[in-house]
Amino acid sequence: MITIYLAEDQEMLNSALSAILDLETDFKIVGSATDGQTALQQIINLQPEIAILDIEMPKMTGLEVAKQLRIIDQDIKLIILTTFARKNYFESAVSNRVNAYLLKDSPTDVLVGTIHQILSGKTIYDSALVSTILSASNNPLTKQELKIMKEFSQGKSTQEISKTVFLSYGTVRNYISSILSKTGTHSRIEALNVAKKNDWM
Amino acid sequence: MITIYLAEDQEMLNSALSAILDLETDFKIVGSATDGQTALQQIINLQPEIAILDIEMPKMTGLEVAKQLRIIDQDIKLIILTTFARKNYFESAVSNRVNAYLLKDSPTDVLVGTIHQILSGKTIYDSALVSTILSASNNPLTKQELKIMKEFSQGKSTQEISKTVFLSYGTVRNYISSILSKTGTHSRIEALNVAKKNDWM
DNA sequence: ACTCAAGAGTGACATTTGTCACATTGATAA
DNA sequence: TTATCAATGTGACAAATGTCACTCTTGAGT
Repeated sequence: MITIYLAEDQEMLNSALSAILDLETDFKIVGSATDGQTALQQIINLQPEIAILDIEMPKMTGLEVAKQLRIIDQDIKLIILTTFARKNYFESAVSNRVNAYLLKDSPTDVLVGTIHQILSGKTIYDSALVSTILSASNNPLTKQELKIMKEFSQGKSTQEISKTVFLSYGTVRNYISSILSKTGTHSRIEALNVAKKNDWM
Repeated sequence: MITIYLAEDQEMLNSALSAILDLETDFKIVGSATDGQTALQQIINLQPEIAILDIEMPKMTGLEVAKQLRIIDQDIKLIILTTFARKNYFESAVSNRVNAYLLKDSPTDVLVGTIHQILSGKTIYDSALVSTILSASNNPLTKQELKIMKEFSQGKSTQEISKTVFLSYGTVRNYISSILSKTGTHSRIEALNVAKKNDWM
């Protein structure tokens, strides 16, 4: 019997998946949670063979849970199950050595198939995800530029930004000018839109 | 046997729910789709007693599907099933006389229960939703202000906005000034953040 | 050793933005 | 029947923003 733990904050999907997986003759759902913290604790206690983790959950993301679990348990099989084909998420997942990264845009039988596959040692990345990642344009913004962009995305003025990042007023303006030129825009709002579209934030 | 159609664009939830509902002895899933257009056509053809509609779907939203269905069929029971407790969505749903509005933050047995309840003539609104709606602050922005806000949310300059909405440069600036004062902010980006937080867009 | 990018800065300039005061019109609520 | 509000507009002012040109330092790569 393959023991599985499910961490998914959307109740409807959580309860539906629990039921579906439990119907499989060789699967046993040993527990489920709707937030990351509870999930982490219970997985440590229950020691399932497989943990299915959503990324965006309250209290702790699935990626953080994965990271913590990998520290104390090298063998547990981890499946990230998320809506988002985001480069950042995927990179973090890979560096935490998850065994599979699936999108919720796949039907349940793909999930069932994946569970069997990773048990035989394979690593599965959703193909739709991989093509999205490959076609994603690379972030041309430097660390500082990104930092400053995050500041003005909150609506801060140049003055306020210069204070919170400890840079001169002029320097901040130069960075913003550079951001605008790299995004091919002429205003902060446009730049933010471009950054969001390309997942640079 | 109660015939049910399911329109839900997230494959994982779609397939999981189809399976779960079909397990109920008195339910029969007669079809499902992952976009609104297909859903509308098939519902018209298949004439199920109940249609479960997600809101955010490709091609046509669940709310639009509901509207079209109500025009040609007064009797079909409609259930809106969505992630979002948004006032706009809810108001639109009510005006299209849906029989239930559920959040995906409820477990599957609530959905099953709801189906039975609406068949006996009841109308069900998720309680979490209702309290969210009641506590939602009312949009203080006028139509014009909203229109102009949508323009500058795309990053347009005052000049560009004045051209696309056929208003003088000065008038647009007055509207923006008024938006800033109503949102209690001093910049467009801040105003946008406030509007997003309060669901005024 | 040389080049290049990132980081930090100054100064100057033209525009854009945000703010105010004020005015007219039409609809609507008290 | 007044107010009040939305919609529209002008003019003027101060501050913020975006752009350029230039400088300097440091670290990484060729």
